[in-house]
Amino acid sequence: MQAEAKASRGDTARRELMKFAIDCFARYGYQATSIDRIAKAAGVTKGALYYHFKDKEDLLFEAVRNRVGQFERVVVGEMSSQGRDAAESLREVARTCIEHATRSNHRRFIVTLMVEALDSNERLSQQFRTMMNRFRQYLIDIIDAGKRSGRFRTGIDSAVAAQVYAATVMGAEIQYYQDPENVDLPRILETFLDQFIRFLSA
Amino acid sequence: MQAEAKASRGDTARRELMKFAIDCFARYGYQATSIDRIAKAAGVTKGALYYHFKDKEDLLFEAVRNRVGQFERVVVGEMSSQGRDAAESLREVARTCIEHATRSNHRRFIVTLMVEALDSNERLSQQFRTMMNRFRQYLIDIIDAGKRSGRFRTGIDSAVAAQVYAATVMGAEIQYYQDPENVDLPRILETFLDQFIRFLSA
Amino acid sequence: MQAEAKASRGDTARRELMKFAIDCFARYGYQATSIDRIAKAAGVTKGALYYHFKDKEDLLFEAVRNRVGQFERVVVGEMSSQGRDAAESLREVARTCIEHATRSNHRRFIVTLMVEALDSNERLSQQFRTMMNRFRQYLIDIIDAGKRSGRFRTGIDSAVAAQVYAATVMGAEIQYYQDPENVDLPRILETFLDQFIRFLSA
Amino acid sequence: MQAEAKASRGDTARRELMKFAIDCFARYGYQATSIDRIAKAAGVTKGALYYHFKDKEDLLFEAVRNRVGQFERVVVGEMSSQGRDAAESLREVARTCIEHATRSNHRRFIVTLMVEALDSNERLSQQFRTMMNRFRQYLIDIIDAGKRSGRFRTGIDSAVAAQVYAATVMGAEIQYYQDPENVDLPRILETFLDQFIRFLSA
DNA sequence: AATGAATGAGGGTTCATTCAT
DNA sequence: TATGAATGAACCCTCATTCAT
Repeated sequence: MQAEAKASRGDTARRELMKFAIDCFARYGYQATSIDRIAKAAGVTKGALYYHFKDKEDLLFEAVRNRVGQFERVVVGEMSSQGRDAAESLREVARTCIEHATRSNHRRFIVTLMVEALDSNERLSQQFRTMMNRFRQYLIDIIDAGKRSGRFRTGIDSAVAAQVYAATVMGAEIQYYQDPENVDLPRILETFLDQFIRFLSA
Repeated sequence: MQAEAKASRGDTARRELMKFAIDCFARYGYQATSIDRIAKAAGVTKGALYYHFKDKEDLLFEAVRNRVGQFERVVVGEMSSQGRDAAESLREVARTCIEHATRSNHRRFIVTLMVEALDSNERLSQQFRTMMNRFRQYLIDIIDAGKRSGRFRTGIDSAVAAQVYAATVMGAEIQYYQDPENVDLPRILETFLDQFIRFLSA
Repeated sequence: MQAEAKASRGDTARRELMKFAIDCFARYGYQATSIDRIAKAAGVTKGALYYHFKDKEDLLFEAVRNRVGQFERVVVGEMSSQGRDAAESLREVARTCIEHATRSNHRRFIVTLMVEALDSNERLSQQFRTMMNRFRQYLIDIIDAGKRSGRFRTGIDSAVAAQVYAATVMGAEIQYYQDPENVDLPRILETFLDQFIRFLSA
Repeated sequence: MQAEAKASRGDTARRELMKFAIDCFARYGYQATSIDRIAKAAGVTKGALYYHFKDKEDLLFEAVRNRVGQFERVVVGEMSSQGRDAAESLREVARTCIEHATRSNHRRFIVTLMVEALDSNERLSQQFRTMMNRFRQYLIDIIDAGKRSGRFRTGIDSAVAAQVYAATVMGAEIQYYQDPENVDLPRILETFLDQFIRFLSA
């Protein structure tokens, strides 16, 4: 409650600016987004951005933290609230990804910047590596739970399975970003999950 | 013969420069690669690059054409020479991707630039869209051949299956580029193919 | 009043920069004037110029507009205020040209850039064409008024006469710019006007 | 005769190159004409130009010398051959200027570069100053001859008259280069000469 | 809390010039 | 006699960043 009350006008403006920054980063990437572009999108001058953020990198980092955190909270939140079985959980995660890839720009922001950061920004890249590890661990946990519950067979390496899952989701998204009219993201992932769960089962 | 032998110093230098350009683009992306960086990597001055290429974009486009073309020729070449069955063909394509992702920088170059181009360079983006379409069509053809031969069942949409395949390969590669020490690319794709082929089969 | 007074530091600096730009352009022409040369003359960095002007061409165009406008306002202003006879008006215009050719760099700026623009910059060239037309029309009006008042004879084509006048003024200026110590601009134009007016008169 | 025979292929090529250089310089001026532009116009490579000329300035100087020399030879040649009276001589010079301004690019080349050189190239500017002096001296000689023959009155400063003449010719040309469709160069100069000669005469 | 003005480093590009062949 | 390849300086321009107000 305190925390909420403390969200003074300053914080509001800050969050507002970050929203515009994220929009730009998600669409054009880090390098192709100039401070001025963000400022113009937000209807302020560059100085305003420098009042709220130390520099461009700082703005990016905060944006990444914000988006990644939000995404992860949603994923975990939607899971923990129900006592679903493992297969259903895997489907639920995919649905969340689809949601965040099509209705918001959360996922696009993450995937785009992750690729751009690969060898260009070690610190950011590290952040993304950690994020991917958490994501895969999250999947491993689900799969392991499925194994324990007898839903999934045990002869499969959960870590590798998680990587396959993460791979397909990410690759499907990129195809979708590239050609949204001809790439049916939900259908790709649905098909994938059918085969993935069939593979894990029995 | 003369003509081939005459690919004299000029052409050699040009090809050499492009190799360095591709290395840089593959690692850092287009924007983060300055002309000067390429020149220094190649041990020449910027002027030399401008002697051989009209401008930075031209260099990029030639590089993309070169790399994409080479990759496609290899994929098609390795296939057509044998009368393999569909499942084996799918495995072979994956092996080629792995090869080009780990031993050369062909695939990384393609994937990195494809993501960067998404909303930054319409013309390049179009080029990549076309390339992806060709790749998926190639997969569709294999799958359809499998169906006709009775190897694969018919109740599956080949186009969607091709998208799943392309997705997993691309997503697996990105994870590998991000963390090559902890991501075992061959194993991911091997596992994926097991489940994919099992799924396509009766 | 406020509005006028508020032409604050920004506007002042802008005007100041343009003054230096005009000086350089007048002396060296457009191509031979680098942005850096202007910046150094003004004691600022190139960035300052780019803050105030979009690019070098923009700077040039504003400068031309400014100088041409100012010159024309002066010419028209000095005329309209008096009910002089036509001959005296023609002398007055010449005096103004001399003034602006020797005491300021207005005329030199115009003449230099006009010649440079001939085939190099279509848009600028058009601007100068229009300016010359306005100048000649202005002369035509004076001559026609002289005809109406009986001061000048009617057997002469005013348009051609105006072109002769414009030619001599411009050519005399160029000789003066080329060799100011040996070319006595006022005396050339004085002599010309004697003969020109004698010619126009009965 | 020897001289003609000695004009080996080398000299021919050299002259050929210079012709193209002059075309470019006349049209675009010195700065806007790159060595490459001339080379391309002549259908050779830049190296060929550097084989025949020391550098770009040298090329320009030779071109100027060539053009100025040719123009002066023509002017003098057409004069000396006849025992015309002074007035007719003045008209004849103007006709030659018109010829070289409309049918060849001799005059345009000279006038354009003269203005461009004003403060940009001291050595070239000196050359043009000398050329203008020779031209004016030539006119002075004609006028003085007219005085001696009683054709012209003596109360006029020949030097100033020559400057007026040179001014009008040059200024008329510039107007013509700027707007060849609406500026009737012959008519301007004809009108000017009528008044000029009337003025010089009793 | 934000603006306007300015800086300075770096990037893409052009171009005169050189030189081995 | 001329070419092809390359250099290096200079140029235009962008952009992250700073700072007085």
